[in-house]
Amino acid sequence: MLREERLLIDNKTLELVRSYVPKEDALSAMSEFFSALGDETRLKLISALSISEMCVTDLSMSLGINQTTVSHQLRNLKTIGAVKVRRQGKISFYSLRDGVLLDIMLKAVNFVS
Amino acid sequence: MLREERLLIDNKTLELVRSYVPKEDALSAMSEFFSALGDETRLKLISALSISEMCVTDLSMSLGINQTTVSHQLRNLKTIGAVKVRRQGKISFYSLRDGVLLDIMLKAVNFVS
DNA sequence: TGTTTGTATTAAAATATATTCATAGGAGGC
DNA sequence: GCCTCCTATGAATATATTTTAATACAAACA
Repeated sequence: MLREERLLIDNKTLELVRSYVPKEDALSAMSEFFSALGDETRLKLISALSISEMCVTDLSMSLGINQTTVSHQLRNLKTIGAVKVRRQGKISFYSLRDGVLLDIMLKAVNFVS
Repeated sequence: MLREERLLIDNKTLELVRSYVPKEDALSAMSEFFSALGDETRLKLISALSISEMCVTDLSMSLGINQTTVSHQLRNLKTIGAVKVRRQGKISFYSLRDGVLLDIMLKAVNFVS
């Protein structure tokens, strides 16, 4: 245990804090998720994909982002389950996997503005 | 304009994408916001502060995080407006500035699990 | 006044991240 | 088969971030 005598908060609060703070697994999943949203390029990609499924080249050209960068960042978004891919011949069509993302982005917009 | 003949998406979609993707200001505010949540230490701090207002030392001891680190990260959280400080003598009491943060974290938890 | 306590700041080191170039690989068209 | 187009990968560079130790500063208190 801790030298709790030093703390200003009482033991009950301390217990609450300790039990409420997410465990390592949840923590790392959450921070990975938020980190994925914490990048302008990826936010652009998500915004674009919220309009329509799109292929890598279209994303690259319409957003003015280097194709390689788009490819790298789509992979990151795929890793956290934000987007999914549908391959058709040589073309990869990416789309959002879940509308909750937009929800969250909207809340963020409200928060920051 | 762009060599739109090359794109798979139609012009209407292209326009939509271009108008829907947030402008630089909003984009940087959002990515700054999400980046702030994209770190385990800061997520711990937010979680703890959702229970109760707390001072730096209590946060440091109850969470087992170096005092200097806590101080640095609280400053980051303050920068994005996630927390506020109330100074009383030599003690700084930090608290969450807005419940929306918890909302967003909850949605994130649902998303990643 | 001198000491202790709580917090913030600075500088340094370690680590992580984003972007780009070069290029590879696969699918289609000729 | 060869060439072109679309996408993905790897390596390198540039940049940012996190953490720590050292220390400064300010308040409380003996």
